[in-house]
Amino acid sequence: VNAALALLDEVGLERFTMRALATRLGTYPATIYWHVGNRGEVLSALVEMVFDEIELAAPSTAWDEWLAYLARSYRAAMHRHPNVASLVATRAYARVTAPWLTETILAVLQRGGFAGDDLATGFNAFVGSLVGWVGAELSNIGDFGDDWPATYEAQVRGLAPDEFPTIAAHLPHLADRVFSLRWRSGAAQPMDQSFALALDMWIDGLRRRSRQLEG
Amino acid sequence: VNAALALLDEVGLERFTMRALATRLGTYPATIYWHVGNRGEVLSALVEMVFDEIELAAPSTAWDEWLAYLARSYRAAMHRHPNVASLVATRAYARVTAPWLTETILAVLQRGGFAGDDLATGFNAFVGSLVGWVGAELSNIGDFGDDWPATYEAQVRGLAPDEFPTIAAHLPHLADRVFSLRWRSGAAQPMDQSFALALDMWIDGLRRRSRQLEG
DNA sequence: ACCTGAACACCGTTCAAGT
DNA sequence: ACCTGAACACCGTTCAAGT
Repeated sequence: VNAALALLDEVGLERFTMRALATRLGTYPATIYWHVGNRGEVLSALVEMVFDEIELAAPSTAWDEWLAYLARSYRAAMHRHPNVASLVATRAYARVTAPWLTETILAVLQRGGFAGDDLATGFNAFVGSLVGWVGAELSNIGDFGDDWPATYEAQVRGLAPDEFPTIAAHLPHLADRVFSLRWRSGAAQPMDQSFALALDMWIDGLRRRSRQLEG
Repeated sequence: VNAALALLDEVGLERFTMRALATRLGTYPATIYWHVGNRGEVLSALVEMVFDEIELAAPSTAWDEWLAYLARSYRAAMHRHPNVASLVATRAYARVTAPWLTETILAVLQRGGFAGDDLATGFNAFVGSLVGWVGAELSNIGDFGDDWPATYEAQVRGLAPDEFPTIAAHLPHLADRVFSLRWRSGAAQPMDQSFALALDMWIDGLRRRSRQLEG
């Protein structure tokens, strides 16, 4: 699994190959199949390993701060393994992954007053935003050849100012900095400020809901 | 491109094949390459086509309501084409995609008082949450064989109550309903309530930030 | 200009055969 | 029990040859 994670970090999901993993381990593809099953199982195991890297705040931490801390360390772990982020965001796993983490998040939300359907709803709103946002930030860029960044940049800078006035007026703030106008992934160009705002939105939203539930 | 979208809707990204597309069109793979370039170009064109389906609110609509409307119609379009959602969320495109939509969202945020770096930050926080969340909701489930849902369900229901007390206590609200404890994708089991809460969190967060910027 | 047919260099996965 | 080697049924992409 260590070798698999190292391979994924180096070559990306598209070139993460059972054959490449086998040669890296000095064996043959069929050997991996004998030991772990198929490609999906390998990826699941690797995701679980990265989840183990996520640092958690002390259990005594206030529930909202605990969740904010989790979000930041989740993002940090994914920035260490950018190719894992989109895997978590958009693929299901062969097995139930990191149930202890799910359990802990749910327990913390419960401390915030969430229960029953509200617990499920709060969990989904928060976890989906976090996992989805980070997956989008670190989405794979540039399986399109070496000159792709340059041509993309040219397209962005070539957007006609009369057709796209707001883009044109704010171009220095937007080019390579916002979704759909950037040519580098969040691994190369982290969206720190945007994440800070997004996280603030999520946590404050949970706080408001918590007050509604308790009041 | 119509044929490509139909194929993706039917078979999913993994089995979306240039060869399958060619036979569906009654030609040969090389013909597609001659006309449109490579697989990435086809997928980009198809994403742009789905973006055209997104219904927008009237320009006179209040900026926050306009964004809420956009979020709901974005999600509706993705639910019509579930396999496109994760494509948008975690893959870059060959070309700049739907710049008119980016332009319009930025212009609306500007009406809310966002400018300069705050414009970029607000855009990323909102768009990343929306696109990421929907991508996670509709993430591919079940490339693991036909009996995968049943085994996954068994694993979820088999989580030991002493180790996972919160999960056990709320199982009816959680099983097949929350991220990482579900065995059906959002296409089969929409997370409507969770989306409503998440959207409320995002929009209210933008509103608060807007007041800070204007005050 | 556009299509056909074949080929290249790969994949995931399986399986008989070995030790 | 575990590994080797070969095979099956595919891929994306390219390219010479046709019309």
